[in-house]
Amino acid sequence: MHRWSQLFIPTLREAPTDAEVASHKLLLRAGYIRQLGAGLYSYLFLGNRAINKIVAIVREEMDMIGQEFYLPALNPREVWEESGRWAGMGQNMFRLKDRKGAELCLAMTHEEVMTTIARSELRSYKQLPQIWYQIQTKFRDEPRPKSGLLRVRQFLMKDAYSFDMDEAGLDESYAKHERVYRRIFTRCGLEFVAVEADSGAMGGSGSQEFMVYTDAGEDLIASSASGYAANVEKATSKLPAVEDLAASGDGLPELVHTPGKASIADVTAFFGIAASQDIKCVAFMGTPGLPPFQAGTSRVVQAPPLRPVVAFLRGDHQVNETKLNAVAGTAELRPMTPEELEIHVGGPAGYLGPVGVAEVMTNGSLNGLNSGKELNKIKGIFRDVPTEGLKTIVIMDLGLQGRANLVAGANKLNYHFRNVTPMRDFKPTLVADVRSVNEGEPDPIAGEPLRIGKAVEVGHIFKLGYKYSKAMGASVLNRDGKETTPIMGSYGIGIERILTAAIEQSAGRFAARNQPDAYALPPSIAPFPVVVTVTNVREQELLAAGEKVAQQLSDAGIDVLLDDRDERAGVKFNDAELIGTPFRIAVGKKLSEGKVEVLNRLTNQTDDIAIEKVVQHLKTVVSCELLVAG
RNA sequence: CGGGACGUGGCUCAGCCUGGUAGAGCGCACCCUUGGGGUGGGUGAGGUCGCUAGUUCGAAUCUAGUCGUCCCGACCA
Repeated sequence: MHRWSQLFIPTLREAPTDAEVASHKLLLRAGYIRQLGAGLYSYLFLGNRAINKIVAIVREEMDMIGQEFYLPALNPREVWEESGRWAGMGQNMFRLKDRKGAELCLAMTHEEVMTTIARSELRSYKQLPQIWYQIQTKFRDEPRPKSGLLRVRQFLMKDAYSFDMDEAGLDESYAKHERVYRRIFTRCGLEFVAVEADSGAMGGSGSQEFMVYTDAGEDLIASSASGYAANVEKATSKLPAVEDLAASGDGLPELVHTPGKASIADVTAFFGIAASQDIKCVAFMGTPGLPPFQAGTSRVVQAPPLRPVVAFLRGDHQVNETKLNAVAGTAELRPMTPEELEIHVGGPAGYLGPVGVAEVMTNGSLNGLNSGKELNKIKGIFRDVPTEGLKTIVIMDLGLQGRANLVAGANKLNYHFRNVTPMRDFKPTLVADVRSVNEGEPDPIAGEPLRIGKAVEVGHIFKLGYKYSKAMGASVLNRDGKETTPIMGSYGIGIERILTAAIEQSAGRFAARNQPDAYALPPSIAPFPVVVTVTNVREQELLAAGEKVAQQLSDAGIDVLLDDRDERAGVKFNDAELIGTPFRIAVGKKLSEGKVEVLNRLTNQTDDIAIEKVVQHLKTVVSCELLVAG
């Protein structure tokens, strides 16, 4: 049993101005955390207690499938050099030198260290599979720490790595993690959704993010009643059919004078058509593969030539750069300059279109950006790439497939074409899904309308493949005595994000009931699931009764905080709510009837309970809430 | 890294435009009061006005630089 009068719980009536999101304000006001610097927070008593409870749950569940390690946060350059990430991590990694001048970094994640261990210790297929995990502090030199504990430079992460003999084994390790993750987040009282995620340039065959819907989130996810859920970076939809326009004239592309009609809105108004009858063009210069190494660090890699990437979509659709990067094999896209538009697309902004771009693409004479080697690489990515002089990667979105008689820019100032029909009037390098889904579109499984919302990523499971084991030379002998590279998976959970998400989620619910700046934590992760508030400690009987109740609860294995401070009842009620405790027992007036008041803040229900039945009652409701959360 | 804002007791902020040696509320300490939703009253402590340089007789206030923090964007294994 803890006595509030002896603890350091510095609650604040007002939140510091720097705090913006609800969880940040509340964590500060409740005395959970204090800021030390940008993205650096000290966890005080309550904060640390909540974190420890989360860690305990994560550890308990992870121990069902894996083995916990403790690894150095300080890593020598060499191991990161081997995986290629010393350069690849760019400025996101903290780097330093020791007294001898040797270079080190503060690890952002532990693929390298784990793989080093695997490489030097694993010899035989008999030792596989392995699942190794750790719950440790990670460091990232975030370009922009923000939102309290949501995006920080030093944080706790549970990360796990699996080593398997083959893909079937990896599938199993991955599935184990998925099961355990669901248990973890459920036990932590989160309402979460597992979504398909972009596997990025890392390749890999599968990746799921565990997301919690909240406006404080930085990701957008699309989900529907059918159970479909995906990051918008990856989400698709079944588009309802669009009626094509009737062909005019001879049905072939017809040049139309459209002076000053440079925007979709202008063009559709001019032709009297819907935006879905129009072809939109977005043109980028893309950085191939990994981004060039940033200045300010020890090595500079020559920047590879930029790759022109042009996408055509339906006028009412938005390009999704993540998807575009994935299909174009680029890491980063920036809009083309007017000069670049002229060179790579062949027209001025506002009048760009697909007709004629094919010639640009296959004409080898315009510029020397694509080396032969570069070209081969691109051909490696695509099948059906024109064999000669590839210049511009032209991607047509799936939304244009099978359409006919569209309006599009003519690559000529103040002119558009009508009667443009894809595949007849132009041939893209590739047809792919490169657009973002919109709210309300039918999901790809059952056609239920998609809902798009902001969410926080609390966990990520990822089939890594052979990237690290191969780069770092890990291998074991298989049944036939042949050297085999183990296949890996990596699985992360942001510990603080669980706390943050729980608060955001709850604060959102309270706000919906017109109680701003209020929240209640799930009992499983609350620093104290129960607070016993003695309304007036100067009345000996009240204090004695409060102590007795608290002691009994404590004896029953419930973490209880006795508020024995000589403060006014109102102050203590407010503080109990501020620290997010889900159950409050008020020992006061009703003691004369032998009763205390039990408030369940999750349901907002108050019960007067006979004092001798309090423990039993609490045990019931607490476990009930845990089950409900489950 | 681009754009914006802010740095004045522990917290929230005023004062700055129009230079003249710093204020309020909350919090804190003590006394009285009150005692189921931040009670009322009194007394008091606490600030080299982020830092550095400059202008000036004189700088919280004007100028330049610098550091820090937050927000939007970019970025985010």
